[in-house]
Amino acid sequence: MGIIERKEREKEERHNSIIDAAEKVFFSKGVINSTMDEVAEAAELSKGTIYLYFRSKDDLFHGIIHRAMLKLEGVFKKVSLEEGSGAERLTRIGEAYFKFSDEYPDYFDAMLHQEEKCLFENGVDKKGYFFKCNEVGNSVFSILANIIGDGIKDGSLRPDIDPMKHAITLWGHTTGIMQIIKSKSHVLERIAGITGEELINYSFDLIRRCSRNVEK
Amino acid sequence: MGIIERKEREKEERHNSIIDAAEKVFFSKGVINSTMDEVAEAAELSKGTIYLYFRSKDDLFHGIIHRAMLKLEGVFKKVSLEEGSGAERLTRIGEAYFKFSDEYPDYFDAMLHQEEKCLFENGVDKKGYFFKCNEVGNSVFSILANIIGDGIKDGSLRPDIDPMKHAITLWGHTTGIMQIIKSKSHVLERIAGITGEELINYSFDLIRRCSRNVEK
DNA sequence: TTAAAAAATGACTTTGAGTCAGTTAAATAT
DNA sequence: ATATTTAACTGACTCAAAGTCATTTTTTAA
Repeated sequence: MGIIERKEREKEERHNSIIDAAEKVFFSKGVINSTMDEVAEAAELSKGTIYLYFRSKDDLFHGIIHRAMLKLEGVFKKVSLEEGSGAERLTRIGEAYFKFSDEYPDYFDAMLHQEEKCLFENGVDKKGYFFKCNEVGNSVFSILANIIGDGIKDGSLRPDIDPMKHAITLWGHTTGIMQIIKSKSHVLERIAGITGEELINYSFDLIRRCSRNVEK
Repeated sequence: MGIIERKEREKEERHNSIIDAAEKVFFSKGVINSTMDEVAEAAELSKGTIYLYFRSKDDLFHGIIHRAMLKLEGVFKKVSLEEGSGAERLTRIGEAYFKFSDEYPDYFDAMLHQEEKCLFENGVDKKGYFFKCNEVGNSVFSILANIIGDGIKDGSLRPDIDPMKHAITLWGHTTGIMQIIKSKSHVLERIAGITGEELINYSFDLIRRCSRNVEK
């Protein structure tokens, strides 16, 4: 009997439809300004039911972050399988990341939030979607590290690079500059006359410069 | 009559003593898990009085962030006046930033929070301490940009660098990697066997590599 | 057709940010 | 010195929203 399987599937679908609803609400008014009642209404369910599927508002938000990370992971996987040297693919990954931040700004914002998690909240729930997000995060690091490893082998990247350290560091650098652009680009544009796009390009150029192999 | 001046001074002192109390409470239990009543009790004042001095819990927290930024600004100013080439001082600024994150982890965490502000909260109050924080932030950027400018002049940094862009980018990169270390170092250490210190050194090395002038 | 299990509900509890009418203390005027 | 005005402070109160749970509805198994 496929009843159990069907139930499993329906449960999954319910999870997804609740996350759909949460995206609509959270992205339109901001997480802080949204209530679980509003999510429930958007999902055409009662609040109690939402709490049957998600342990907290934060868990629900991490459901969104998890989606975002899966999407990004997919993009990265795709690029990692393309043609080209390690260095080339690394650059393309960076561009894809920026494109992602441009095409899915809400997902990108949500992911930035994840980066900063667990600093201020004692006792963030280690189960649920928070944990799942970490798993995807590690997978993303691995994809990057593999490309970097390829680049070292094919000679397009410096041979003395540590792939995993490099992956983590580049991720940190890139996310850091994007975060500044997100939160301060209007100020920077006004005060220093520098646009977000210029900064990203500048940053990517620096990263390329410190990664490439300068053959003698 | 110095009454007005004295009152002004007392107001300032009250602000500070409330921030003192807030630091104790917020840093011990986390901002989210702390209540304004607890801050009031620690400050030996009523809650109503706290709200005479700060417009919201968030504003109070930004009072702490503001302190943190002033402290860091002081460190940076000091280093910027030291002996040495631009490149040398830039490295020392990075080291000082890392030292700061190590010596004042709570202040550092608070500042990271500031970086991420205004992404999720529609209608963050542009007045109050939030605004003051931005001012100090701009000042920090200027200090960096000046050192970089010096480095270009003295030939220790590449001549084709744009000081302000470089300052913002380095700040982003450094903050980004530190953020990862903060939030994920235990995971990374377990999974990949990489310590926070190693990552920071790796990151600084990359930054030096892409900034220095390679004279022919 | 009935009993048992699963899913869903929404009124209720609880917590904590922010307010405000009233009180106390300090400065100024008489 | 005393009265009056102004400033500083108080804490009981309001209100919004997260999270709960006894009850109801729906689905599955007997």
